[in-house]
Amino acid sequence: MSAKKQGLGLVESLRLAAVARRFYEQGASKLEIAEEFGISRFKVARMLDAARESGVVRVEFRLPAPVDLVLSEEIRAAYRLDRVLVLERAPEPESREVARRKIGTLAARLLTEIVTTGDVLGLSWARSVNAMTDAIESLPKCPIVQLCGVQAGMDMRDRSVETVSRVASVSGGEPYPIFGPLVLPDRRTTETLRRQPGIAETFGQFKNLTKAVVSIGAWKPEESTVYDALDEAERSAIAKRGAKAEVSARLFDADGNPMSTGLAHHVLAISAEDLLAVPEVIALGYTEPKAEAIDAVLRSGMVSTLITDAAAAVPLLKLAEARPLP
Amino acid sequence: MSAKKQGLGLVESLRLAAVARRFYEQGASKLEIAEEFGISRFKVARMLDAARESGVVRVEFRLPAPVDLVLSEEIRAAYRLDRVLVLERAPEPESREVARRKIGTLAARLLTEIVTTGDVLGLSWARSVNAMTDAIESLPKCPIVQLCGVQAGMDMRDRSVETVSRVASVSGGEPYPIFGPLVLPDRRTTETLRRQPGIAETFGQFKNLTKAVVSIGAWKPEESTVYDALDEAERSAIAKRGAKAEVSARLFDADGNPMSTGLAHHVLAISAEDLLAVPEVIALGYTEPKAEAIDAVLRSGMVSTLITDAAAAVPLLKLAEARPLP
DNA sequence: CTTCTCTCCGCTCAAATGAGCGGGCCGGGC
DNA sequence: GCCCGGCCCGCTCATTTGAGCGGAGAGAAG
Repeated sequence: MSAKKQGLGLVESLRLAAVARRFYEQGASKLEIAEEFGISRFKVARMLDAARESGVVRVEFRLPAPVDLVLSEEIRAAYRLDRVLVLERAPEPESREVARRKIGTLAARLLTEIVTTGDVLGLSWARSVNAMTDAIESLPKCPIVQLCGVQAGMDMRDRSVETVSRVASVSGGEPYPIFGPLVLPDRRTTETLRRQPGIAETFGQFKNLTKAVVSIGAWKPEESTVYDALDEAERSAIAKRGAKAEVSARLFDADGNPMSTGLAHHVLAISAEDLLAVPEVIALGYTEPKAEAIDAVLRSGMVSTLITDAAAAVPLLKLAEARPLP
Repeated sequence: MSAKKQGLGLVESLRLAAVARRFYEQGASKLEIAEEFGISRFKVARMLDAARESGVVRVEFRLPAPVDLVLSEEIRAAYRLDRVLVLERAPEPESREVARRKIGTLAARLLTEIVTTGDVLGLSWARSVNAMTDAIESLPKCPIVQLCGVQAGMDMRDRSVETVSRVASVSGGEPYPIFGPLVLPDRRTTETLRRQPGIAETFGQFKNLTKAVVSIGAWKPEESTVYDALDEAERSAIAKRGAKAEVSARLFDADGNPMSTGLAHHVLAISAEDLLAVPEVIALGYTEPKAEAIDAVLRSGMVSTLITDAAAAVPLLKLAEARPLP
């Protein structure tokens, strides 16, 4: 195929462009164009093909956000999701914080658009979700439910603990916060806390959730707040059982099956079951090391919308191709 | 119409883009897309319209030369020419010399493409035509015929007098030069020169011409080499008779009618009649002051291809609209 | 609560279109 | 010279598509 731009020559390019403009910009029918130019309609069709193949006409997509359309569509199709937003690869390598802010902004825009009055919105407590809440500028009035406790010691410079209240104040809806740690030392403490008035009320909302925003963690150091919060013994025990991903302190294996481990009993968080029942789950997961975890979570069928970056999307697609969904 | 890019929102834009990509890039039929997305084919059609109207998809034309497609097409249609090449307006205002070089380059590329062995190519002697010859890098073998004498005193820094020989040497064809001035003092001298062996031979080729490149001059100071070469009395006499344009020392009135004036008898140049009989005449005329002259020449029906610049094209279009061709 | 209007949707039918086919033209090899 | 293969063209027929229409649903006005 030597049909590069110049392969056609100036004269022919002009002719193609004239026809293409008539067709694409002015919406003329091929028959009409054929009559005007005194050629057959078949010739017009061939010219239009040639124009596109040779690059004389280009179709360009201009999204109102820096989203990689091709990757997004491929992942959406591969995992049969409702929506996928892949953040375009930045021209320069960028820090994790910058990437997180971009992902957060993208998620915030999406959320602002799809949430309506009547929704009950759940927010997982995670860095990327917090980045999203920072970027939310408006939101229809609806209850905001915290899906899991707060991981102390993470980075508390921002007002992360108040995330839910902040979003609720933007929205004008009722906040359901969880003032308590995500990971607790033992089952008893956990049970006790769950019965605390405020916390119990929040847990009571889990069945009503219509939308939720969660973050996907990989079962690796630095890639999951829960992983980082556990001691070495429990981390590796869980890893040995094949945990690949963590969402709101709930674990998934490589096939996306929810796992029941001891961890389940000493965290303050929505259950995997409740999470799976939420009609619209927006999952945030980005950077290359998370690809495997994202793959796992997508296979669970829990996620309806994925927001990721190109760095994660490329290996993710390979994983999807390697093990296509049945 | 408030349907600007953002008027649609991110979610809808993504959806439109996904459909549009499937249609424009992958060439899927609307029916097929409709089935995939679970919508009606009418919806797909409406979405594609919306995508184009909202600017989510843009069609872009990439010509292998800096040609303004819209102006070119409009002028082509208005004057019913075969081809029009309007040089794009430069981002910065540029000198006449730079513009001339660009026009020349454009003309050279066109000529290289459309000339074939078997053609007999005529070249008028003019600054822009010389600029073209400078830019010609290759040309099929064909006779090169000089259409008019050389205007001494113009700018002779380059090897303009040898233009025809140079082109002929690139082409490998026979040169038919005119070694003689364009404007002569009287009829007798002119007749004598025309009978000179070399010149007579060249004049003999005029009937065989299949293609010619000429420059359009306006009957104003600095806008025509012939105008500049005459004395004030003759200039104004001709102007009073309504001359608007000059091509190869032949004059045209505002309606494009060839004029017979005394000038005709003391120039060494192809006759208007012979020029009108050439099947393909490429006319070069640029800069705003020439618009009226270009209009006049195009009305003569002599020109098949016009090469101009945006500065001339815009007022030219106004002239075409003011007096549409019958 | 009713009614009106506006918008969105998908239907019908006629027109536009694409896939595939065979004929004619051109250049190269025998 | 003559044949052959490749290429470009425009035909037929089945499929796709667009224009215009009427119905359904939402929201506003009465």
